[in-house]
Amino acid sequence: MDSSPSRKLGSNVSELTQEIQTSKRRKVVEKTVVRVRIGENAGKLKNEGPPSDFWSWRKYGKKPIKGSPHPRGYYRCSTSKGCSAKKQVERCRTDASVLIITYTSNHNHPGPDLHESNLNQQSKDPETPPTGHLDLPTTPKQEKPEEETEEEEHDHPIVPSCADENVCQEKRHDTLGIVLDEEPISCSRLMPFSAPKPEENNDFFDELEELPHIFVFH
DNA sequence: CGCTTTTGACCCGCGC
DNA sequence: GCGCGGGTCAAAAGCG
Repeated sequence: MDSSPSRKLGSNVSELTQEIQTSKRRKVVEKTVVRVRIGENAGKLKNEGPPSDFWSWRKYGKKPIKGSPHPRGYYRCSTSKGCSAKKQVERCRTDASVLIITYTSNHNHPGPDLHESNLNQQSKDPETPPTGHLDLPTTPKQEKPEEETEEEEHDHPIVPSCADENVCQEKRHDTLGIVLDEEPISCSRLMPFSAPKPEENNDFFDELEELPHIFVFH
């Protein structure tokens, strides 16, 4: 996880938030919420899909979410077997053009093609920080969120811009009460790209504890 | 042949 | 204590 949010996607990145949250199963989990506005690309690209990270994600579940017309997809990092990194991909309740990606846990292994990707990407996109881009259809299949794409096609209402704003605000409340529209935060600390060390996970938790203040500026 | 996706069922935590 | 909702697992099928 963590690597993708860090990258800047030009106009596509809408927000990224990191927080400690309670989840049903685990008491406290670190979650990085990335809001990606796929906008026009969404419709054009066959599958805008979740942002492509360097990691390979394997879908292991999908569930309809209560208040959301769109199902949520559950992905797990398949780059490394022992990797516990996960991510949830869902569409914004009212704005299908906004993808909400929640990264959970941390990669416990170095990125597979991290270097190459970075190099390539950087060479291509000077603007792109060491991570890559989101909705570019350059990555393999694992990034395509088949499910969402199909579903919204028939059920997502095109919300007016005003509604969109509401959505955004709603989302802000859902996440951390903050939103960084179009603003790629310096998340270097937020996302330890690849946690090379086993103990990194713990460190990451520690870091999370001080994360909130990073976003207090809203 | 191996990997990924799909789908249903099951399990667990939380709220009432 | 019960019900609801979310998250994960496991088996089957499809694809490269």
